[in-house]
Amino acid sequence: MLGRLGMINVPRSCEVLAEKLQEQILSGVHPAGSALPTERELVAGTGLSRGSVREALRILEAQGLVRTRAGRYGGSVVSRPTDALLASHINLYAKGLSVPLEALVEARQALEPMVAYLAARNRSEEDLAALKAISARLDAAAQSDVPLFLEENANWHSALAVASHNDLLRAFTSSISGLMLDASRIENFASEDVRQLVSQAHRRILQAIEAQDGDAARRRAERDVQAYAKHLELAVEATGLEMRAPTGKDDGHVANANLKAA
Amino acid sequence: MLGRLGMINVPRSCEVLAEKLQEQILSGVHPAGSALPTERELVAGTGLSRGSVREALRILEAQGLVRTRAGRYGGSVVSRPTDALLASHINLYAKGLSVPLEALVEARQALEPMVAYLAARNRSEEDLAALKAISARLDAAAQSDVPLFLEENANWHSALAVASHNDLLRAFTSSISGLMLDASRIENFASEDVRQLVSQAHRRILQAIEAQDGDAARRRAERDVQAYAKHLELAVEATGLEMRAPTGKDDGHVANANLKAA
DNA sequence: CCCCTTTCTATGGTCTAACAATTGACTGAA
DNA sequence: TTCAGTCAATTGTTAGACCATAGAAAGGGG
Repeated sequence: MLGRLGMINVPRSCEVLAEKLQEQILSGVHPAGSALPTERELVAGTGLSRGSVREALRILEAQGLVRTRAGRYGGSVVSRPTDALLASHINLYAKGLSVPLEALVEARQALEPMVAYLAARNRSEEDLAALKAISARLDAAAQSDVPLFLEENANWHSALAVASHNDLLRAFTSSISGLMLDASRIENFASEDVRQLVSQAHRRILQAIEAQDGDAARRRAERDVQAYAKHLELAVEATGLEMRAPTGKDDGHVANANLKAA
Repeated sequence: MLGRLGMINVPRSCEVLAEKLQEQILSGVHPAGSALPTERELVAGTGLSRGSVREALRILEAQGLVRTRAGRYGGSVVSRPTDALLASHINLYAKGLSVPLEALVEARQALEPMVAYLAARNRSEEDLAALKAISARLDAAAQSDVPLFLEENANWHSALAVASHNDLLRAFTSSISGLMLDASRIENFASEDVRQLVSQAHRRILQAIEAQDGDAARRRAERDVQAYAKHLELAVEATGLEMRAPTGKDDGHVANANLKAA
């Protein structure tokens, strides 16, 4: 009689509303910056209760599609998802799945050369100035302040991604920089010579970007990330930490370099 | 008297609760698979109303951290964010920012070679079988069914990402494949010879992956994405479509290949 | 002993109603 | 003009009630 039916998911009213509003927003019925109907208007328009309407708005807010403010002339305004929001979702994903540090390094190896290439081609003068400023702070911190060095290093990579003028790559690399910052703080992997090496590599990349030489920037970024990966591998080997999660069920017994919340 | 104060953000009670629960989940107080307190227990434990508690749970659900079921012995169970959820957030970000198709192609150019390399090194027999199956369907569709071809093409890239055994790269590339599928459906860019070219390129990459030759897989993937980018460039040029969004304010007048919801 | 049905009940799902807090415009006085 | 106060529309939050759901547990028949 009946064909194969998949699992039937009974949607909640708030989810139906959230999806409907999401459609309307994405299709341009409610352009970014415009005001959504007020909660009570939505109540009147949908027949749902205010509680359900509010739950739908919380969902849209978590998706970065609206921003709600209290008070007269307040309400929900359509907005664009921010970098920070996407980064936080990527962070949750990586932490939730205990993505191993090795996977982060691989992702950075994939992204960084292209980002450097694009940064060299698309940078503005402001991008260049920002990179130089961070580079200076990075050099200063390389000799003494390790935590500051790591933070400025993450900032450097983020600034490079900004200079690439590719929103997607920027969001990806910023997230990865943040994740690796967390990881490196835990690992405390940043000896004197590694810091010098990183600082020097960034200087070389910066030169290529200033000269707007995309291919050189890409090559140098490739070398940089490969060298970094090599160093990390050695350091991990030396400390005896696992980089890969156990292949079987994660028993959580062995110390490893996976991403877990502190 | 007072130092510089940033904008003070008055948090809502549901946001405070959501953040607190998120911390507890990430720090392992509530491991994945375990049950969160019931709504009424949270009400009793926090002093908040049930409405606020429920809004907090909707936020956590949108973040993929919990899954709530109704009925006796139901409740909120801690879960890990899924690929599909992260992909949907990336989609919202890309659509919300009208990320140009060119940026997608650049991202794929960055990711694909590394993904192919890792797939060759880390693939299982099942991964290989899945890739072969999709490849066969792709070849079959290349001659006749253009929509099916495009869809199987996206599947192929996703399967490649699965074979790489890198969760982060898998999530990124799957999202991009989906986005490019949407874009290519609109653009209708897939002439007979392009389809044959794609099909052939995938075959070559697949051979390298079967032979577990990472470097060959990377090189072939590089050539593949570059050739694809070139073809796309030509096609865009031919149709007179803009690939880059207008640099100034988006006036929405000119037809372009940006990502907007249908 | 096993299998099917029924009942029970803790849980989320939804609604109503009310009040508090917020906030920007409006108003009026200095 | 300027400033403080008032006002009103909106979100924020709470309380209570009832419905819908789903799994366990008990019961009944074979």
